[in-house]
Amino acid sequence: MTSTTAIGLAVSTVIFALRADETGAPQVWLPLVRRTREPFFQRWALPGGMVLTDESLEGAARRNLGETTRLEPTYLEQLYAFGDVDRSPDQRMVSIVYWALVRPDEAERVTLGDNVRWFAADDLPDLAFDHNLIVDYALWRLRTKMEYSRIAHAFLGPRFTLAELREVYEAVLQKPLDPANFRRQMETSGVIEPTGEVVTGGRHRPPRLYRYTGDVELVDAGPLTKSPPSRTIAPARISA
Amino acid sequence: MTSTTAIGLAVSTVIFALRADETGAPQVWLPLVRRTREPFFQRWALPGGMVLTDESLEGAARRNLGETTRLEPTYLEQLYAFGDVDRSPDQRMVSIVYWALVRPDEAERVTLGDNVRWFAADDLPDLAFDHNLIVDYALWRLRTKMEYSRIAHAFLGPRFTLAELREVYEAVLQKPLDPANFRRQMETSGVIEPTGEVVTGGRHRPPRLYRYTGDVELVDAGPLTKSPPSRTIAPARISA
DNA sequence: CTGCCTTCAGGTCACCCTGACTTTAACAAC
DNA sequence: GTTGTTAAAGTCAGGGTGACCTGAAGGCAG
Repeated sequence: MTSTTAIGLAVSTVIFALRADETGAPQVWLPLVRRTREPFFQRWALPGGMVLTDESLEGAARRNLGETTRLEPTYLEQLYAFGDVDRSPDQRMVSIVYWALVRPDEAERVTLGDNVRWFAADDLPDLAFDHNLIVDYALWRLRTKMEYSRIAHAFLGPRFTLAELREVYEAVLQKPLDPANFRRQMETSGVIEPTGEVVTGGRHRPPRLYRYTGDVELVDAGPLTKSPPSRTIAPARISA
Repeated sequence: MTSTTAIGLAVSTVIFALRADETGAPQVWLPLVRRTREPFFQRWALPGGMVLTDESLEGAARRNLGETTRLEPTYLEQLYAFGDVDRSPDQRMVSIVYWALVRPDEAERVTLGDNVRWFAADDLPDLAFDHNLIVDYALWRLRTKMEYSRIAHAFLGPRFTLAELREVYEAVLQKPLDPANFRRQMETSGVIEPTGEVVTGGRHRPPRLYRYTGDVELVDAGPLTKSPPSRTIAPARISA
């Protein structure tokens, strides 16, 4: 007979932000924290921790995220529950993983140091546990959801140009998009509207500023709030 | 200080099957089990149970499913981790929920009795815990995934007619589909191929039998096997 | 001031997919 | 044979997409 009480329960979060690489092009980055104890002592890992009995799973994700990185994400969604028997070398551990997006300005608030660092999402070291697999899955989720939802705006401020919005899509999807077709799709989809303002100063025609229309759900609270009949999906349909 | 060890961990599964209603039309049904202890004593609930330390989460779902209903699903996928503080009246409980599909013939193997019964998915009683919410979310997931993947064949045997396949889509999506357009979509998508056989005996032109092409993943093992670079999606794009 | 560069904004056109519909085929029952 | 039913295949207009083109509006070098 095996015991049923010896399974640890933790939450972890994969947080994505757009940051410029050496060439100045925006890329997907994520913060990792260095482990301070065994197992995987001093290896890089996803921020996370235990769940307290009086906080929700999402609350636990937010608390652990704030305690380790000081980040407050603009978008947060549950990703998957990882619970293979051998994913931790000693105690059996089940991790409920969230993924999150933060704006570039919020991203710079991170408490940098020897124990917290930003990494390019497509060039990670060997992480603790199965965290490489988790990051890959979160990246797949981010890219998939970018194509049919309006999460891109979680990377931007309240006002933005079409070029800035397009750069978000290009950085996440890792492919160039035709500016004219991108404009047409965004305009016909109705998810954005012009503010009337323009940005001057560039050595070209001044672009308009846009904002997102209506009530954009910044935090996907999972099935508890949205699932059953509502559709929740704002179409984007970005392709090549 | 709140303790971190007093959180229970369980798995539950929402299993869907197509069964004929009074009018003979196939509908989505699911089996429920009657609770044998507090809380929610004698209320209907999803089949599930505790996770043993030497079994995976998916293994725990399969084992509990077999022990309570004798069902072995043809498709199984993790749905969501439910862990709100107040979802169980006494002990704090986190449930990792799976959703599954079974063929009609397999569905009839269920050990019926006072404690196990089939229910129409859109006409459920008040269930234990937050299980009504969970079923609604699983239904939303089933219907959403039916439109862009090839899970429909998990409801069918190895050979089937286009009318049978279409009836699966119509039962799940709850709307009639144009037979001619459905045929064209299925043929151009390349996910099915004719076997060369036809079904005689009906008082009309004998329909061809089809099979699914290639390696159809009957069990979605989650991100652990498929996620990072592979795309895994077999398009269907069913609409009105 | 005048070209010349840049990016923004708007438009055109062929192509493919879709939905709605029509036509022919092939059986069973009468 | 005639009728009824569904299978199978074809037709056509409309909408969305990708590729491409043209003009607009600024800064900058000379």
